[in-house]
Amino acid sequence: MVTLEDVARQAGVSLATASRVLNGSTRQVGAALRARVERAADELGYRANMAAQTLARGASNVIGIVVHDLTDPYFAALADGAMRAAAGEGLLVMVGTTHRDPEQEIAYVATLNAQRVRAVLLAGSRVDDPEVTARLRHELERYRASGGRVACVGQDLLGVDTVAPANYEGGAALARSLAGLGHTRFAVLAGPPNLMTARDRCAGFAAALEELGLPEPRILHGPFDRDGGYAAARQSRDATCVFAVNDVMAVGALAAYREQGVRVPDDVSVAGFDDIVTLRDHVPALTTVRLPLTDMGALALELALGAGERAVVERVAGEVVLRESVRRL
Amino acid sequence: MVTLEDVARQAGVSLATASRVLNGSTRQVGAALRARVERAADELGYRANMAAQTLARGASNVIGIVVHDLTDPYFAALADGAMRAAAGEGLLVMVGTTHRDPEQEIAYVATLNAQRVRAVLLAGSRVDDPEVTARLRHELERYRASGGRVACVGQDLLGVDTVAPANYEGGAALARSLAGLGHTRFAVLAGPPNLMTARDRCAGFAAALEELGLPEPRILHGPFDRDGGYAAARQSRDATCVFAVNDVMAVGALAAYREQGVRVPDDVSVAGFDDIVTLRDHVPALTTVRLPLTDMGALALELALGAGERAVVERVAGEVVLRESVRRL
DNA sequence: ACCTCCCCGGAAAGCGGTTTCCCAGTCTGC
DNA sequence: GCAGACTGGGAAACCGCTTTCCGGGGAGGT
Repeated sequence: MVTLEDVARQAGVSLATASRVLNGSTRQVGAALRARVERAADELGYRANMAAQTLARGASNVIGIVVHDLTDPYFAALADGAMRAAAGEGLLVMVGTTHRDPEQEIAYVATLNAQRVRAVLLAGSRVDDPEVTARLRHELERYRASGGRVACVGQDLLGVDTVAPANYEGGAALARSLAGLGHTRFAVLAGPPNLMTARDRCAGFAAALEELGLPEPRILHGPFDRDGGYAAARQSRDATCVFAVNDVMAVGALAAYREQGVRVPDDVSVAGFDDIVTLRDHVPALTTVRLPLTDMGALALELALGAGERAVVERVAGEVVLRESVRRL
Repeated sequence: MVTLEDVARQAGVSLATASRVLNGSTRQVGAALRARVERAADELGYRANMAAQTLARGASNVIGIVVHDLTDPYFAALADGAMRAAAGEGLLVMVGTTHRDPEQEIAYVATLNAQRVRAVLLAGSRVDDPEVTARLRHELERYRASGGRVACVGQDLLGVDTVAPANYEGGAALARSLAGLGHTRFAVLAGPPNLMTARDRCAGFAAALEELGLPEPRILHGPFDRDGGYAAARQSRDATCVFAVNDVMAVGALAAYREQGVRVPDDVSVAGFDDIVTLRDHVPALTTVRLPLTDMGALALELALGAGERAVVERVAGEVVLRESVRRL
């Protein structure tokens, strides 16, 4: 393994000079020596040892991002946005997947702390469990105490920079749009009762309906994924319009209806939330609330890296997108 | 920032003892001291500095994985598999996305080398450009010379452990299945002419047709993504059956046909390759060649970490899955 | 000419761990 | 009762790089 010392020796200069030439510094180095060092480095195939650099500089050029599941296009889009932003800043990205296990999330924060990453991005809503949240918060504090920056998207952690999708407002806007098409009997495939994101979307939806004087929607709980939507859809029978609190669930619901011979949108209208790009060719095209996921990921990184006197909460609005999965009554 | 020295001082022991207690060692430490150290570490909130550890140990617990695009479910699945396997080994993962830029790929290898990651996984086929390939290979050699391990999946790099999907055979098997349904006039949405994966799938397909004495398929080149499939599909008019060399392209093709009022499978049959999970609810359900992507990702990690005397090529068979997007003629 | 200032090069002190080596004390076996 | 093996503890030498500090020499000012 070639070290800086090897390069310095080969070039006949000191370690300091070699370091200044190869790894940047405020100090100048004369053209002659500079050339000698560069040639030596090239000949030897020198690559700086980042571990040593990180140690010496006291700061790494790595950020961490923690998501539930990379194969979920929602998180993939978020991660992609954050990674593009990171690449723009010359940062490397360590990705951790928790598979929705809060313990894993805490463990990752600890690990990323140990790695002394510059920032940690936490993506994805979490379960509303005070004990677990407290432990996560404690771990984050520990990390921040040692100079780490944190931001989260779609989380619900006080005191942390946050990119907050307007879940409640999005749900409400969607409800108004659907009511505007003449729907009155609604069901909500509401996901897990204690998942904040799901709860907010559902609550906004219900509140808007109430405001319009419409009957309460039927709330059907279940998992937050495709199969959860699939299962919940089977119990939605009397509704003319079904709101799945995310697109992936909506796709599950569509599959369930298809199997049952229930036509969408003729027999029932279906709407989702997120506007997942991978699903844009789904048939029927899904009505949903568009979230700029890639931008949100990038924004989260910005927030984390930003000055950040006190915790900033950046609200991101969703936009209702009406497509063929709903019809006018 | 709490260091090991702080812990040692607080516990009233030497650095060596503290290290042995907290960060593992072959040596034993007496129960009394051990307890003191652990308590001190806990009170102080000590987290080992991985940069220092990596430097001292000369080996990191990080692997790198380089993909083209995380939002492409193909790569997401591969990455997910690799990350699960990595988590099982207690390894962290740095992910890099190249967005199909070979220069980026080379740059990432260099960066990951600098990070002294334990292994690098290269995912995704590359363009057949000798000059660029040579440079990548050179960078990989440099990395391996310093003890790094490399594996790739779906690549075409000699001398590197490889997880190789049976693209040619899969294409051929698919052709035989489709021919068995009575199709004779084929088109192939073949992707870029110099992309190895695309070429192999296409070649296998064409070869099988020739073997069966069927007319040559019409080869339509274009980008390897959804829009490439969409565009190419518009030129496939006389075929009764269209093979898109990956699922994402097939979805693009389906979208194009839908817009044109061409019914699938009544007017034209469509098949893809990969069997992307996110698309399983697509309508019509896509006939394809299933690849066990998650397992392939995990396998790649195993190969990279494995003993690896000489380069192993692990062939992974695809399985034809007939679904409603094709019909019997 | 003389002094100051600036510029560039090198020596060396860290950064936070791991691990080798040495040492004192305790167990064994005879 | 004593040599020899073993045990657990600590001092200190690294790991590879950054950066402070110091010094020598040339340029510029008076």
